[in-house]
This record gives sequence, structure tokens and C-alpha cells, in this order.
Amino acid sequence: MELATKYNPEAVERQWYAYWEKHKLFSSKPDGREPYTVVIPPPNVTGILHMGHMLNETIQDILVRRARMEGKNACWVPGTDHASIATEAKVVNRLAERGIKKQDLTREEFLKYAWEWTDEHGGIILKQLRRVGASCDWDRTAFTMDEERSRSVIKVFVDLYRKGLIYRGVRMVNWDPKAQTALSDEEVVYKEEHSKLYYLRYMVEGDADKRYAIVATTRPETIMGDTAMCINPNDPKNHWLKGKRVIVPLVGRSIPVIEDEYVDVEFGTGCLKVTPAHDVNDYMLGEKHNLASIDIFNADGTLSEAAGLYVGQDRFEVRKQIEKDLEEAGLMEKVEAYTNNVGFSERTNVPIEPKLSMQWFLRMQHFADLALPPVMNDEIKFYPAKYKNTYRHWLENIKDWCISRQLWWGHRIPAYYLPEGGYVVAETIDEAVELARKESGNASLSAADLRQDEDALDTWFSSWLWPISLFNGITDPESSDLAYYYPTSDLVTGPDIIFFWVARMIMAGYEYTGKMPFKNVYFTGIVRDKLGRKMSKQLGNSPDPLELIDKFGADGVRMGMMPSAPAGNDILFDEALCEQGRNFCNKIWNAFRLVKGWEVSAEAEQSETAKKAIDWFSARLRQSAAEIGDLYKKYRISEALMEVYKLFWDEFSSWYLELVKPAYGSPIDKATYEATLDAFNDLLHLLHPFMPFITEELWQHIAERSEGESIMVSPQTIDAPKDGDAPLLENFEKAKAVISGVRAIRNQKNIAQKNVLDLQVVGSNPIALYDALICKMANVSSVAVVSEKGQGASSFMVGTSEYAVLLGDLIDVTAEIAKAEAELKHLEGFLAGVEKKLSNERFVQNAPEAVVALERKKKSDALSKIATLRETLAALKK
RNA sequence: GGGCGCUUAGCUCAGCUGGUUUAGAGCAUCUGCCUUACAAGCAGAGGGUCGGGGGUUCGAAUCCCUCAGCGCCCACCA
Repeated sequence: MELATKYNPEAVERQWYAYWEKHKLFSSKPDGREPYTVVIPPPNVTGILHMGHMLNETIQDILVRRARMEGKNACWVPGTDHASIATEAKVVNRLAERGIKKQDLTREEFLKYAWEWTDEHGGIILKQLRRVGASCDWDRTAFTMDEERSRSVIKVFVDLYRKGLIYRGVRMVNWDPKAQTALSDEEVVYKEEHSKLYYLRYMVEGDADKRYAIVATTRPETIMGDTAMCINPNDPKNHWLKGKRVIVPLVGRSIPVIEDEYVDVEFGTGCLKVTPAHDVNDYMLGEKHNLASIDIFNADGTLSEAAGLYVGQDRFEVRKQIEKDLEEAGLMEKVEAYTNNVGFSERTNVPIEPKLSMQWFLRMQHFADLALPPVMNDEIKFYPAKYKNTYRHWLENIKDWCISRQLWWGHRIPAYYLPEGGYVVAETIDEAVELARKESGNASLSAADLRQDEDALDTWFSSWLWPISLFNGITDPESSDLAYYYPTSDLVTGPDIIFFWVARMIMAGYEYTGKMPFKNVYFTGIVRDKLGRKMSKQLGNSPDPLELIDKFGADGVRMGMMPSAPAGNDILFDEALCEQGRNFCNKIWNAFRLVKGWEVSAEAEQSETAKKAIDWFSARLRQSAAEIGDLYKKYRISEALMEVYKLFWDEFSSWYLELVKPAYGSPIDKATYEATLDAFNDLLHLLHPFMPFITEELWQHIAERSEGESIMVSPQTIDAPKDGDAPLLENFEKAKAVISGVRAIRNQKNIAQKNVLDLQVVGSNPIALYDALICKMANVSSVAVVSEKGQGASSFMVGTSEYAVLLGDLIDVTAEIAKAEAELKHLEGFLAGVEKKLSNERFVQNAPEAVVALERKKKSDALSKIATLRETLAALKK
């Protein structure tokens, strides 16, 4: 078999993914095994894969593949989210391109377009996930608006309504004038903005001296909605305004001066304009002081008839215009530059307008009480744990959730209005009619008489059911899938949706199953560019994951991202990372080429060196596998990968393979060859979760694969560490140090590897059993035990043993002296530190015996090394 | 304004309840090598006193206080 010198991922990746799918290797059905379940954070149905997904899905796939290889029944459920606002916005834009306005369509017509769009784009991202290697059970693919999930949402809404947890009412909500819908508090992002602070003159009504109050505001366009001016009763400078009335500038309306300690005396002039319809705090003042509320805005952010002025103009146009008009009217005192925080819609990125409107809300205190304890007491574990704080703070300050959206794309609220007023909430229209008849006493009411609420539900009102609804657990609480797969095992997601999604899933989980929805939450970081900036279209710093996969292979990109992505840490992405991943693939590939290129001989005898190498490497494998298992348990996945990486590259390739490699032109003995294949097989198993494609590709050449088999379900063969492993590994490290010592001397003296050298060890040889191995790797004739090292030797220490390489004329005495003196200085400093400790009586008395004993060992070792060095120096200086 | 977290080699990070030879890894760097698996490689090397200051302790990167810088979350005084 002829193998290329470079690994070509393109040639194997698609083929293996097709093979996995064909043989349903990701498929999961309940059985007697321990389940391991992950539900995907559903990406937007019309979205495409970005670097954030790439990281997130890679982590999930590593966990899922690892669990699968451990013999668990791994089930990773994929799906997409209908993303109501985002998708509706996209559909609206697309229609606009065709010259169609949403307002001109009926709900049904609009939804037809929306489904077309969904069918066209939905599923793209699921295809892309396959390129990454994601081992999802595709037969279980779900959509938050498919029939099962929709029924679940409606059922839950009705249930919560009947439990009294959902209510309808007029409240001040966050209004998105672009999407023209209410938003939840979580969908508002605050940004600092450089704006202006306007000081307006409010003339005092009937004041002979034409005195006026000055009100500072950032939003002069809202004065048409003013229904009071407020001062702090304890503010002496404004005492004179008490009980007076003032005239709203330009508008001419007379409003009362009210008093409330809410007003900050220090801000501006201490006079606050009160606009109850357009400011949250003003709204509270209005409630308290029983003020009128004038809603001066239309849903799209233009001024309404109620404003009386500037009707039909946009809010920001009006701000500019009113500034001029106020100045012309002599009602503007001054304008200052001002920086304040403005709330923006997370989706449409336009400033939020606080607006009074009729909405549906979910009472959250009940859910907060359910969801806080299990996280705080670690029944549900967060990785990293610091997010527990964030979680607690939100739950301890929970506010009711506005769940209605003035959108068509989504789950329509199952509330039905009766002709003569009032409404009923029901899962189906039939049930609604029945309820309506009872409610109204009118037995002749029919479906046609009822009008369903126009609003849709917040997307997250379906997402929060995801771990349950994926297993049909809402519509069928006795579902066998639910019983088997739920609670799910691990959730992998970003901390940015801890409130939107994670917290609410925990709430729904306990409410509807009485159990947690998942046992562990792994929070990923944000993928940034190498300068630490967020990836954005504007900056053009966001690579396309699929192009990266084309260039470096899926395994290369996966492996490249992971080492620098510990849980909760942002990753500074650079293509160089993928190069490292690609190089690693190549390393694995070439190691395989080497092994497969060997000619195997049944007659050849196994060398002592090969035996030693095999013993050592199996111990090394056991040690690493245990370490890796421990790291997985702690969700330190990047460190687990680093461990595998070093194991393969340094220990296996650089040491083991070089040790067992037969001389040029010679065959390898059968026993060593088979042991090497076994080790390779073990390594492929450790590598597979991280790099599924190349490991599957190579495994077929190692194992006798029959159609349908796969490395991912083949048994692991690495044992737990054994008793003798530790000393064996320790001694082997010494042998490596001796070899490295010789090589370093070669490097310094420019002596080629092919020149055989003479090596001596002074006094005794504690690792004599590795002599042959050292001879092979360091290319020395022997390891001679001598009482005194020979002339012209360059020496080095391994532990407390002194090794010497005989160099004859090549020796550079000055350099040797300098080297020895530097080391002596270092050791003397070290010894001084140790002796300081040991001469401290309190240390000897208080420190644990083991620690003191260790210090004594350090001291004697140091003394012995110093003695050796002094002798060396003396000899050199002769 | 409140809270949380971070600051360890050029870069990205480990270093858990203070003690295992005067701090580790990967990448990058430097030197020498086209050595018959791999130059996307091999061998070797250099590089930090753990943000500043103070304290606790026999002993601190590790605990406490303080200052500085950075990041995130929440609140949202017009």
C-alpha cells in the first residue's frame, strides 16, 4: 500500500461521515446501557454555521463520542429554533426586496412566505454540522415549531394559565419600534451613547415676573407626553415651585408641580419632567400621583395624533426639530454634551421605546424558587462554577417575563376572545368553544364567534421546554424516551444565554418533570479574533468554518481550536491554531506510514530494547489514560487533548517508535510489530473524540474491519495503572535524560548522530537495565561504570549520577569550566535556601515530617551534586 | 451605582484545600540538521520571581488587606 507523505482530509472526511450515517452509528434507542444525553442548543433555523457554533459543536461532539466509546448509550439530539424575531425580520426584508409589505398581507399569507423561507434555508446548518463531524442522531432532528414541539408549547401555556402563573395586563414594556413588538428585559442591551442634555424652560403659570423652572432632559421629543413636573420636597432651591403649575414648552399645556423624594436634587436643576407613558420611572410616579398618561408614539416610533405636534414624524427627527423650535421660541436654556446609557433591541439594534401596552406575562417568583437551590447546592453543576454567582443574582432579582410578541412567526397565543368581552384559554378551538359557552352562558357560540389572540409567544417560551419536548415529555409524560434519556447529561452553551435559556430550562424541568433538565452545564467562551475583538461582519474578521475545514480538515480545525479553549475562556482565534491541528493530523498519518511500512518477520528475534520500550509505553499509556479520564470528569477538555497530543507526539513518536524502529533494511519482529499496532490502536481510541475522521480512517488499517464496524464502538483496551508503573516510569525518565544529555553535548560540539561516542557513569549505574536502550538512542558504544571519569570528558548530571562523554581533543576546557561553575552556583544558591529552612527550628518542629524529610533529601542530594561538580572543576582546572 | 472574575515566560493558559529539588505546558523564538515516517519534520537551547505595596505563616504564585489595570454581569438619575 502506497500512502502519500501528507494526510489528505478531503479524501476521507465525507466518505466516513457517509459511512457513519449509512450504518446509523449515531442512532440511539433506549436499552440496558447507561444513557448519555445531550440536546443541541438549537441554532436559528435559517442561520449558517459560524465560529461560535464550530467551537460549541466540537465540544459537544467530543463529549458525546467519548461517552459512546465508554460504552454508554450516547444520544445527541439535533434541531433548530424558529427564532421568531430574527426570522420574521428576515422574511420581512426578503418580502420588501420583492416590493411586498407585511402590512398588506394577511397572517396566513405571511406565514406561507415564512415557511417557504424556512424550508429553503432550514437544514443548511444541519448539513454544515455534518462537515464538522457532529455525531448527532439525525433521526431525532426536531424544530421548535414542528407539530410535537408546538403542541408542547400550547399545552404548557394553558397549564400555566390555569395554574394562575400566566396573566395578561397593561404594563410598561420594552418596545422595539422596528420589529414593532414587545421584548423581554433580557432582549434589551444597554450601550453608552454620546448624546445631549437639553435644559428646557417651563414657564410658571400666571407668574407676574414670568419666572420659569428649568428641566433637564435627554429626550425633548417626549414633552408632548408630559403630565407633571416633579421636584424633591426637600430641595430648598425649588421650594418656590411648590403648589404651582407650569406650562409645557411649545405644547402650552398646564401641568402640576408634584413633589417626590425620588427626584435627585443634584441632577440638573432638580426639576424632573414626568412622562408616564414613555419612561419606566415616570410611569411609577404617574401611578403614585395618579397622573394622566399620554402615549405620544405610534408603534413604529413616529409621533401619534395624541402628541398634537410633529404628528407622523420619526422620534429622532422630532428630537432635532424640536431643539430648533425650542430655541426659536426662547424656551431652551442651554444644551450640554452628555453620555448616557440607551437600551437597544438585541435583534434589530434600534433604541427601545418604553411603552405601555397590553401583554402576557409569566409570574417568575415561583420558578425562581424552583430553580435556585439545585444550582447553588451543586446538584446541577456549572463549569466554570463562577457562573453560579451570575445565576443567583438574576434569580434573586427576578422579574415577570413578558412572553407575548407582536409577531406572526411563532406559536400563537391560545387565548380566544368572546364577542361580548372576556376570553378563554384552551389547547384547541373546540375546547375554547366549549369553555366560551360555559363562560358566557351562550350555548349557541361557535368557533366563528371567537377571535384568537393575534400575538405569538417569545421564542424562548418554546426553547425552555427543549430537553423535555425533544422526548415528547410534555405531551406524553409517560414517554419511554423521557424516562430513559432524561435528565440529560451535559449541556454545552454560551454564558450569554444563561438567563434566556439555561435558567428557564431548569425552571421548566422542575415544573414539568420534577427533575433537573441536565446534570452539568459547560459554558464555552466567545470566539474572538487574535486581537481579542468580537467577530463581526463589519470587521470582516470572522472566518467561515467551512472554508477552514476545506483548508485544514475538520479534524485539524477541531484540534486547533480546542487546546486554547478551556471552559468559560474566550478563544483568540488565529489560523495558526488550525495549522497546528493540521500538522498533528500529518504527524499521526506519518507515524502510521512508518509502522505500516515495516516488513514483519516471524523469525526475527525481539530485541531487549524493544521489550523495554513496550513495557514502558504500556505503562505510559495506562498513566495517561487515567489522567485523561480524570480531566474529562472535570470537563477540562482542552487539557485532556493536550495530554493526548503530547502522548502521541512526544512519547509515542519521538521515543517509542524511535526505540522499536528496526535498523534500515531490517525487518521487525512480529511481537514488537503487534505490540506497536496495539499501542497505535489505543492511541487512536484516545484521539477519536477530538479527531474522529483521521482516527476512523487509520483504524480500518489496523483492525480487521467488517462492514458497519467503527472505531467509535470498538472496545477500549487500556488498563488502569498498575503497581510497578511508577518506578518503571521514573527510571525510564532517567534513561531519557541520559540520552538527552548526550544529544545536548553532540549539539554543542557539533558531533553528528552517526559518530559513536563513549559514555561513562561515575560510581554506580542505577539504571543499568536501560543500557542497551541508551546505546541505541544516543549512539554510544556502552555505558561504562567508572570510579573516575576519563580525560577530556564533558559531563552532566542525571539525578545524583554523573555521566561523562569522552571527547578527547574536542573538549573545550574553558566552556566546560564555565558550565560547571554556573551549575555549581545554582546548586549552592539552592542549598542555601534549603539549609535556611532546616536551620529554622520552628520549621523543623512545625512542618509535617514528610516535608522536613524531603528538605533533608534535597540537602543531601545537593551536597552530593556539589561534591561531584567540585571534583569535576578541580580536574578541569588541572 | 452594585456584584463577580481576571492580572504567572513574546502569545494562550495550567498551577485544586499554602510545603515534591529557587514555577509548568503548548505555540512562538534561537541554534544545528533535507538522519532511509513526517522540513506541516528531527535534535538541542534560551526565556517568567508569579500586576504594585503591605500583612498572616516556620514556609505564599497559592490565604488576608490595599492600590492599579483589564474583562463580564446586573441596575439604568431624567
